[in-house]
Amino acid sequence: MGYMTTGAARPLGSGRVRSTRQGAAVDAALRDADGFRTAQDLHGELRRRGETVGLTTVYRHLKSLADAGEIDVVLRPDGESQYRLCRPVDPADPAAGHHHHLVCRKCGRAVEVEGPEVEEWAGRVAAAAGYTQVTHTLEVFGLCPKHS
Amino acid sequence: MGYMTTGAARPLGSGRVRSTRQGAAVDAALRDADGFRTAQDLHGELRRRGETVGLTTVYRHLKSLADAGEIDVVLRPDGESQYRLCRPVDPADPAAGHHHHLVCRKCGRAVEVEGPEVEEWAGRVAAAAGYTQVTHTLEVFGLCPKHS
DNA sequence: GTAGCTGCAAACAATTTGCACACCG
DNA sequence: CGGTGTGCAAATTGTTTGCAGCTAC
Repeated sequence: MGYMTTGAARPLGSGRVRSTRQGAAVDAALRDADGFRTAQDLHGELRRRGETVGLTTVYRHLKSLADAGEIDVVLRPDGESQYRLCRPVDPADPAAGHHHHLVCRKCGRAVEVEGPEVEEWAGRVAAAAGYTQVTHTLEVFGLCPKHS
Repeated sequence: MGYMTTGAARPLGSGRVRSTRQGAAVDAALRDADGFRTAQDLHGELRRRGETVGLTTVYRHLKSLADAGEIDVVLRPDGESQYRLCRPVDPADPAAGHHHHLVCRKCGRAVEVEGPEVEEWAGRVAAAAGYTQVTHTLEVFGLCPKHS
């Protein structure tokens, strides 16, 4: 079975088998968003644009994009998930690596932040307590300059 | 070594007006738990003990205990909340203050961890990006020595 | 043509709330 | 008694799933 994957702008949805209007719409909404958005936000935005895409479909695309590692997911303190495109995979900068986010509570605008010292700290305290298979969640929230 | 707990314990529920069997049962379940537990866990444990306490009531007590700062709440990556009694206020180390948790994914056993460097890091990156009113969520998950 | 994709409704799971009744003080 | 506490059922919210019809390839 030959596969395709068009040759133009870096396509999202590497896990997708077919290309559909709805998938493209979700991609577009994610691209246009200047920060993290909830599934419902994206769905609302699409409706606003006149795109008819079911909420279910939005969730399904987000799920597969997340599984494919093409979007970042941040769990807000209230338990709701927000999504944002990962930074484009640049051939010159392949291994994107582990990072966290500084997210605006008002508009979702986010800055990717890295904290080697934090990763190290987490590993250290875990090791000191004898814990293994360690993972961590770390998100920073605040008000961006425009909303301060 | 020594397990003391269930004997003479500091009274919980500083916000409560009345003392009831259900409130005491929730307190007891929290005291006996050796780690973080979800509301449903606690409710199940109470039933197992033969205590009839409504799930609603468990939630209500957890809510008020959390508001009173008597229990810590950790949001798991799947969005469910887990609760655990705060460590007893140590007279020798009063200002317990801000801390995070290293939680076992299997049994909920947790170690309180502090990371001044992490707090500092968060403040630094936020300031660098011009973000204000900064807060952060940080939890470390792993397998405790008994479950590794 | 057919498997994947879509969308509506229904299912789900965690948590909250309305309301009548119970019972602590 | 009086009002807080309780509990059941129903409502909420975010997200997932069943399934029949649609459509990209």
